[in-house]
Order: sequence, then structure tokens, then C-alpha cells
Amino acid sequence: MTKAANSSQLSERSLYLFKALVEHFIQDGAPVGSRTLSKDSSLNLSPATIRNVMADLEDFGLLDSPHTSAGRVPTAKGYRLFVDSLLRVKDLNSLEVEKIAKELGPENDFKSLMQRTSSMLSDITQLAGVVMLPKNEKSTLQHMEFVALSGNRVLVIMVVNDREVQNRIIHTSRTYSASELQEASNYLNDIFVGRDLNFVRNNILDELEKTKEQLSRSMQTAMEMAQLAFDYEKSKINNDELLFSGETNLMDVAELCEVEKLKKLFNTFNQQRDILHLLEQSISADGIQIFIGEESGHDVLDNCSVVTSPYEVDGKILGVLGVIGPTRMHYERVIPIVDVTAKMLGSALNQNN
Amino acid sequence: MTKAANSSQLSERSLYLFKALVEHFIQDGAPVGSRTLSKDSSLNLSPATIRNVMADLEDFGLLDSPHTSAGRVPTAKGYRLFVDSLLRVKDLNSLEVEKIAKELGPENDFKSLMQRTSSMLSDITQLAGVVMLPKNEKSTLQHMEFVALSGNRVLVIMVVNDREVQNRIIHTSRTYSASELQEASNYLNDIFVGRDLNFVRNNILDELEKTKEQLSRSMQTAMEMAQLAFDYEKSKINNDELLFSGETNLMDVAELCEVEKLKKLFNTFNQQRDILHLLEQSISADGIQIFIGEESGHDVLDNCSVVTSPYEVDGKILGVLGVIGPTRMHYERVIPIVDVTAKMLGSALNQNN
DNA sequence: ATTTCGCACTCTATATCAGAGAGTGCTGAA
DNA sequence: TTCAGCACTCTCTGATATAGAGTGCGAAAT
Repeated sequence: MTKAANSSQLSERSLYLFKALVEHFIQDGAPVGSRTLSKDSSLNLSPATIRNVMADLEDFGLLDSPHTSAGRVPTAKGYRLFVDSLLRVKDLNSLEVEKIAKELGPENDFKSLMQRTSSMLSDITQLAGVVMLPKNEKSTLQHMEFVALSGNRVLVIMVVNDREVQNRIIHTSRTYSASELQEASNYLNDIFVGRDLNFVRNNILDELEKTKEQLSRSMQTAMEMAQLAFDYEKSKINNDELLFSGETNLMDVAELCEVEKLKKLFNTFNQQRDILHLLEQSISADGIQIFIGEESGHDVLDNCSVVTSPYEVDGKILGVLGVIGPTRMHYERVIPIVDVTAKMLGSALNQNN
Repeated sequence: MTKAANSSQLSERSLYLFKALVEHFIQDGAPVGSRTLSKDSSLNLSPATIRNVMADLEDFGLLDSPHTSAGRVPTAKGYRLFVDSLLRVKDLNSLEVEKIAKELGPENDFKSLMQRTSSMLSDITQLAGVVMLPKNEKSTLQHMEFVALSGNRVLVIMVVNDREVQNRIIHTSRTYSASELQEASNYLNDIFVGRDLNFVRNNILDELEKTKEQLSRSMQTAMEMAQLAFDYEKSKINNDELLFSGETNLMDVAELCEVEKLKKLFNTFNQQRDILHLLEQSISADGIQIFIGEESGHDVLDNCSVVTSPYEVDGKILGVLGVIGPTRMHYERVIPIVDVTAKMLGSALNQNN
């Protein structure tokens, strides 16, 4: 009944006790009782007093008790308060920073680097790691190349965004010689290099019309190729935008240790959709973002928290990475890990430029 | 006490009952008792008689009883007999064949095709699917191409085996112009196209020596590129030779429904090593191969069976695919599915040639 | 006014026990 | 050779009791 408590503002002491309780619960996973808290809270209060405080905290919706005689457990709202206001983030020790740096070291293959980042996240946190690959809305064509394969097949190779290689095989109506293909790619490179892929896609037909009369052999070939290649492109849905790893780490988490729950969770990972949706919310926010339990809006994540951070190159956000674990996770450790990883991934990507 | 039973040869009737028991167990998952078997075995025998037979079968190591009053369960040896001699494989209905065909339809991206095959296997069997990617011991270089990226980076693209595209980024000591790179790739293509990658790797230095004096600018560039590219190649371990899917299907299997077991199993999948080892045993055998429970030699697979088949193009085995599930699986259905899938994958790959 | 003590109360977890049910093995008769 | 009968074993289920942990509240203490 302090003034503070009345006015939706909790007293210093209540907050201190709340913090101690959350930390205790994160450590042990068992509901925390007044006795326990009385012992190691350093302010010397009797269990009875602490019970009063806890009752208040429960009224505020910060705590919950699984049943009458089971001590208290933080609610999602409680975790939110804890994370936003009470938590003091630990600095990573140099050993850990070093480990992260090492894992994000020189790696020439873009996707491998992303995969390693995800693995590293799960490894170091002992939770599940996830990395969202960059969305390439604006894919700039840098180079096109045609290689004749056996049969009437042609391999189309496209270098995009100064980094990425896309390749596909198209089936053509007749056989093309290497020199024809060479000419064709030269022609296409001349007009389309530096343009956005969408632009290319949309303008192939126009270009075809425009050059119809004065159509040299090579141009004709080029257009045929390009059309086939981009038709194919359209049908290809990029359904692999998330890289998960360490899912099995979650099997050690007591809260999730029912096969049914785990199955649902893993299926959610596989489908990608929901998690993708979640991570996309983080792409606009700057810096660490934390989704706690039910906040995420996805039932499967009820007992989970997701800690994310966008990673960027040259101030431009490319994607998001993060960690998925139980609400009861060591935020003070996980947060800086995700933070540092995002930054280091950014600079690793930058170095490759 | 038939003659047959004495001489390690079981009587017709015993085998019939054994088969019925296994089928019953596969259906229900519960140990099968004499009473149950007496009812639906169509040869009209009393439970007592059946108990005698079952005792014999147990002596032969084909059956086991979890405890005194729990009916019988097939042992690994029992399953082996069942699968090898007793099982009558069902033909797939046309609907299923159609579904498989559809999933393995035209797909230009090699890896996507493999991934889809794996997904399809798990989908149709409701077990875990796995596809081993072809080992490319003999990778024939078909085309090389260098593309200048920003900075001192060069993108190396190699087309191998008339199908596969490898690409990597190398960091060079200076900037190269597009025409230099063009010349270099022309030169390298001239001497190395059609050769095995290992041959190329091993002969680059020789070639470098040989041409040292009369070294034109383009040759020099070419050699530098090639060396860098292949140095990188060496360091790159292909650690992604298996494509799993439908792992979560195994979470419904009663026998594996302990989190600890599942975790071990999933970790085994992730590490790939053990499963790879298993599948490699199947690469030399022709046709369907079945590993039952402990036979596999890997503890984690104790309650699992693995049904595999190599897939081939032009009579040449490229890799192996299969299904992982509980020993108690519907072999009569799974076997033809794996079989047909392997064959259809083979012809799908063939069509792409 | 706040803190604390004492105490009755609630709920869970664990162990124990009994009885039902399923299935076996064995014996002796058909 | 088959089978009915029977005693026996083992698991599963539900009921019951008990210990333990923790609460809430009223009254006493500070």
C-alpha cells in the first residue's frame, strides 16, 4: 500500500525482489517461493513480508502461480518488464568475442557464411539459431553467361548484386554453338548489365519488339535465351529464406519437453512462414528486438522467446538474425551475443565487398 | 517338435503364424498374444497350440517377450526373416505412382530436384526421407569463367559434369580487367576442358612451370586465377551430402517418443556421418537394401529401419536415397515406394541430360 | 505503519496397495 | 498332435495416505 504501489508504480524494493525472483527462476526453472527469496535477496526480509510483495506483483500481472503451493513464476508481462528495465546486460568475455570473430572469419561463399553464423549462434547460446537471408528485392544484374550443355540444354549463369550467383538450365528448341551463345551473352550484357532483374524481365519483350526488324542472328538468340531464363525465374519461388540450426538444443529445455510441443515447434521452423513473419517485424526496428512468449502472436512460441537483430552493410539492413529459446533464457548473455554477431556479420559481409 | 523345427527349419505353419504376428504387430504396435493370433489367423488353432509355436519361434530368436504376460514382439532377426522371405510387396496404386512422378517432374535445378525427392519420400511414407547427393569423385570440367567483382575480387564459375555449377569468390592481389579475365578463361578452357578436376588441380603447377618462359600475359593471369580457385577448392569440405526431410514425422512414432532418443537421432542426422556411412554400404549393392534395427551397427538406430536404394543414370550409380522409420514400418508399402522413387529419380536425371 | 510470527489450509508429488486384465507355461486328457 | 484347464507372473489402473512446499491471513511485535 505504498504510494508507489497504488499508482501502478512499484516500489524500489518490489522491483528488486521481482528482479531477484526472475533471475532465480531463469537459473533453476522451478517456481520460486518466499522462503527461497528471503534467503538470498540480501535485503533481510522475512518470508511473510516477501509474500506480501509477491501478492502485489501478482496483482500487477507480473507474476503467476501455477497452483496454490508452488511459488511464483514470471508472466510474459513480467519478462517484458525484466528485459526492458531491470536487466543489466553482461559484456561478453573476450574468449567469446574471439570465437564469434573466428566463426565469421573469411569465407568466400555467401551462403556458407550465413550457415556458419546460424550454427555459431546456436552453438554459443545452446539454443536454436536462425538467420534470415537477405531479401533481394533489388537484384542488380552484373553478368550473364551461357554455357552449352549436352542435348538441347543451355546453362544460364547470372551474377547478381556483386556477390550472388544464380544458375539454371534451360531447354532450347535447337542446339546452339558456343560462339552463338557467346555473342548472345555479350549482347545481353551490353544492354542489361547494371539493371535491376525486374527491369530486365519486364523489358525483354519490349526489346524484342524494338529490334525485330533489324534482328541479327545473335540478338535473336540472345532474346530467346533470356526469355527462357526469366520464364523459369518467375516460377522459382525462393522458399529457403531462413537458415536454422541447433533445433535439437531445444529438446533439453524442460518447458518444451513434450514431444507434441516439440513437433509443432519444429514444423513451424520447417514451414518458415511464421518465423519469417516474426523476423520481418524486426527488420525495420533498429537493434535488438525481443519477442517474449505470447507476444509473438504464434501459439507454438508460447513458451519461447525470440531475440533478434538486423544485420547491415553500409547502414543498409540486409536481413535479420537471432536466437530462439525458452522464455526462461539467459537474456543477459543471449542479447549481447546476438548483438555482436549481427555487427560482426555485417562487417564480415562488408569485407567481402 | 516337427522334423522341420528340429533342423533349424521352421514348419510351414510356424512361418505362417510368425508372419501373421509380425503383420499384426506392425499394424498395432502392441505385443501380440496367442489369443489374438488364434482369432484372426484363419487356421483354426487354439491359443494353447499357438503358444507352443510361439515358444519355438522365441527359441529361434525370432520373437521376444517384453515380459511374462505381454505377448510377443519380433526381434531384429525376426524382421529380417519377415522382410527377406515372408513379405509380399504391394504394388503401388496408380495414384501414388502419379504423385511420385509429379514430384519428380521437370525441374531444372539439380539440388532442388534432390530436395523435392527427399520431401516427397517423407511425405508419402510419413517417415523421414533422405537423399545422398552424388559423390563427384570424377568431376569433369566443362567450362570456366571469371567475372570481375568490385574490389580485388573475382568470381570463379565452374561448370562440372554437364550439370553442376560451382562458384567461388577469390581475392586477388590486383584488379583485373574484364578482357584479361576473358583471355584467361579462354586459355584455361582450351587446355583443361574435359579433364577431371583433380587432374586440373594437380597439373596447374606443372603447366605453370612448362609455360614459364613463353608466358604471355593472359596465361600468367589464367594460372594465377586457377591456382587461387583451386586452393580454395581444397579447403572446402563438402559437408552437405545428405538431404533429410520429414524428421518430425518420427516424433509420432511411439517407439521413439522419448525426447532423449529423438534428440540423439536428430543429432545423428545433423552430423550426417553415421547415416552417410550406412548409405554408402548401399551404394554397391544393387536394388533395395534394408537395415533393420541393431543391424545397422549404430545404437541410435536401434529401433529404426532404413530402407535404401541406389539411383542411377545410364547404369551408373550416382547416389542413394531412402527412408528412415521405426523397425515397425509398413515394409510392403515403403519398399516399393523407395524402389520406384529411385528409378524415377534416375530417369528424371536422365531426361535432363 | 510495517514487519513478522504462527497457523490453518491447499495443492502436488510420491509411495503403497489392491484388484483387474492379459498372457504365459505346464500338465494331463482327447 | 492338439487343446482345455489352471496356477502363476507381470503390468496397469485407481484409490488412498502422507510428506512437503508454499500460501494467505489475523494477530502480535517493532
